[in-house]
Amino acid sequence: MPPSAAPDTARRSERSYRAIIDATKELLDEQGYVATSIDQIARRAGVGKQTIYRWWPNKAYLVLEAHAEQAAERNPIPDTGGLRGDLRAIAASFSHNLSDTAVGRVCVQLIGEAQVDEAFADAYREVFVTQRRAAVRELLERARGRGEVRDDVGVELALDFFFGPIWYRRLVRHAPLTREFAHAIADALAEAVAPR
Amino acid sequence: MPPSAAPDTARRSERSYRAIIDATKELLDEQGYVATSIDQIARRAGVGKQTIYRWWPNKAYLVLEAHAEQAAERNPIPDTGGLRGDLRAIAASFSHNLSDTAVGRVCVQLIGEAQVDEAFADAYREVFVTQRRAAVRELLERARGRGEVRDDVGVELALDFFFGPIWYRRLVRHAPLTREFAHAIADALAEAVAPR
Amino acid sequence: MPPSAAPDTARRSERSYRAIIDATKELLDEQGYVATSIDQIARRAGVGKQTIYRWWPNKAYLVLEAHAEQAAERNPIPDTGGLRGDLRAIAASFSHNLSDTAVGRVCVQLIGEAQVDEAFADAYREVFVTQRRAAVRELLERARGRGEVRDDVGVELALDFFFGPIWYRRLVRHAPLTREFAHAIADALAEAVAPR
Amino acid sequence: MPPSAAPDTARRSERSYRAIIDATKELLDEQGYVATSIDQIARRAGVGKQTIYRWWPNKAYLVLEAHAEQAAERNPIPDTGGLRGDLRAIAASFSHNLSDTAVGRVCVQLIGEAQVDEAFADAYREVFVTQRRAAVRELLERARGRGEVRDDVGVELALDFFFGPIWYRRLVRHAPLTREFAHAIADALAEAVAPR
DNA sequence: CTATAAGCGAGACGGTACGTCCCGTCTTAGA
DNA sequence: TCTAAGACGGGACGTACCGTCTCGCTTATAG
Repeated sequence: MPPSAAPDTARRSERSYRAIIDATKELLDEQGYVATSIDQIARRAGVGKQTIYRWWPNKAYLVLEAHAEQAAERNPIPDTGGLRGDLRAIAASFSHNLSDTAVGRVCVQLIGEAQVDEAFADAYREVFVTQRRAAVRELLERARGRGEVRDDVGVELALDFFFGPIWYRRLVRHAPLTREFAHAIADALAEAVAPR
Repeated sequence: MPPSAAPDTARRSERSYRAIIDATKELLDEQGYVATSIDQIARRAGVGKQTIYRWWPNKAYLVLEAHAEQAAERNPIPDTGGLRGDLRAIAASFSHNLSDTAVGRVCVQLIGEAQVDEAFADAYREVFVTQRRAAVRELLERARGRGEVRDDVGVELALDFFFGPIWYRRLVRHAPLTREFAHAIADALAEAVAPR
Repeated sequence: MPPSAAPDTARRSERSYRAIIDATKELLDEQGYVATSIDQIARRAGVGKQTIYRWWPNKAYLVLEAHAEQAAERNPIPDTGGLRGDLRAIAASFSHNLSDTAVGRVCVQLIGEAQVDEAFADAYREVFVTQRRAAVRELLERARGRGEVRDDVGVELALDFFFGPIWYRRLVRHAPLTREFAHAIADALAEAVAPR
Repeated sequence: MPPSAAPDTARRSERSYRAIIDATKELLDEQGYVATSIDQIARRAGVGKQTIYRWWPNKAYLVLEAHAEQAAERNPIPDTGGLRGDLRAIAASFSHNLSDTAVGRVCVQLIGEAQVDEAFADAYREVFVTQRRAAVRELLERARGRGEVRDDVGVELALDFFFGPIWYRRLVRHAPLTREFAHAIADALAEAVAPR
């Protein structure tokens, strides 16, 4: 993720950068997003506040970047031989990440900021949304090649059908985000796109 | 919605209550959730801050309650004669509400707080989720009576498929939440639950 | 002390009155003047706040009245036969009361209010100053009758010389208010007013 | 006066410091101690509240420091050639300061706080008591050198006799603090310490 | 012997000030 | 020249009291 609008990133002190990122992750782990302040991060990192504000516009961007690499850690696109299996695998892994990892916690805690800051929303999508959609898109295209997806199926719509329910359960928490649920989503989608 | 955890609501001054709720809605409309402070609300309402804190634990609860009645304003459950039409109607109305009304704006601005305060999440669901789900659930059951829904279809899962993509688009904003999209969701769901 | 400007004292509930006075003294003893609030007193006394405000204009007046009777508890005017002894006795008793009793503590804690509220200052003097001065005045007049006081001595000035240093030490606390100090004051005054 | 208990005073903004001190004096002059709030001072000074709380623990300390320099403005020790004249001069000047100047008003309005906060009482004495006593002490010693003070006279006791009545009248206000009164105190003390 | 007014408890109310926290910017001393 | 340290202006927060008010209930006189 690009540091928004910042000075020459080459001149940046690697040492401070690491310290900031690490402190951010530690503090988020310990006390969550809202309870963590820039002052705390600077103190923990042994860094001046200015050094933080030089590279990130505010806490949200910093937290996002701190977790971006883990979030991006490319979960390999599965290849089980069939669409249903592939979707099951990726649905399960995605909902696990969203529910049970630090990255997932950060993802939902940042959703509020994304409602309020349009530029941040872009960066947020880049980290948490775009890549995952691309993976599933690829997977669907591959399946279409194998004749498992009807020609008249809109892929973007299919992606919304795939990710929507998972995000919905995670954010609204009206019901638990289980592996069974992930599989059910995958199964339903595979069937819905299949040729009759 | 019950006033969370508060003293005897019978002794509450109706006059102040109305003034607070109204001021809250006005200010949210004028400047959005984050820019609105409890001090401002109190001043606008001509009320002591303590009177607000007596009845609501914080801004989020107050804002939620201020919009609860509009949110609850029961959109009549449509009856077009067929499941597809019913779903289309309700999907369109729901995504319109979420996208283009003050209540919808509040709904997404409060989602962040719901990630952080479990009790608030409960209240939030009560206002923005439960009733809508109930409406669609009823609609699906009715359709099942007419033979438009297969017996093996899980209704809760169907509800997640219906609402998930709409919330997803609204919160993540990777694509616009159009009437066409709403109809596409409705159509896809109607078809997916239909007997083969 | 008259309750300033208040309704018919005859209709006052003796029970509540006692409870208020007692609660006031207890709380002052436990936590001092500033930390004690009218709300606390009302709660402790099992009394409505209005009942307090009906009879006293504010905390200072209430506290003053609560301690007035002890303050007034007429320390008998000593009669040792000589002026020096009489002054010693009264100086010692006065500085002891001021330093080491609950009434003394209240007396100094109320001095601030007396700087700010003129009417209160009057009441304050009535309780803590006037009677004591009268006692010493009487004592000096008696001594004058015995020829122990020169005719040209101004009695009011003598009283200021007598009480001034004691109040001064108590309020400024640059040095402890000991019995020796009290005696030294008495001795010096006795000598200063004595015929040459 | 040391800034009580505060961070490195060297890093303090001289500009803000002056603005705070000046605003404090202005507001005290305009509306008195109790009516003046920290918020007002901060606003008038164009300063954040935190900047005040960083350097002073509360209003009392700030007000004290704001007036410390005037209070300390060394009134030159008079030298009229005789003890009586010197004491008259200093008594008159002191009681004038206490009665008729802004510093005097502050002095009595802070006396309440000094009854309640021991550390503050120390600072208070430093500003309002210690120097004045030192001046009169010096004056008495000088007079002793000239043979105007008996050897067996305790100087500290004499100081209490000198200042006590003046403070007493000022704080209790049972009688006005006139120049005549000041002179009478001076005369009486001069005579009392004189050799027989 | 009622009725009617007062006092009463409880506590909500409009208001003010408090002292803390955090934001994002600015200043400074030293490496 | 950059950086840690942290002071700065600003402003929201949530709490504590103030003194007034409203509400039913109790009580004690006055008709």
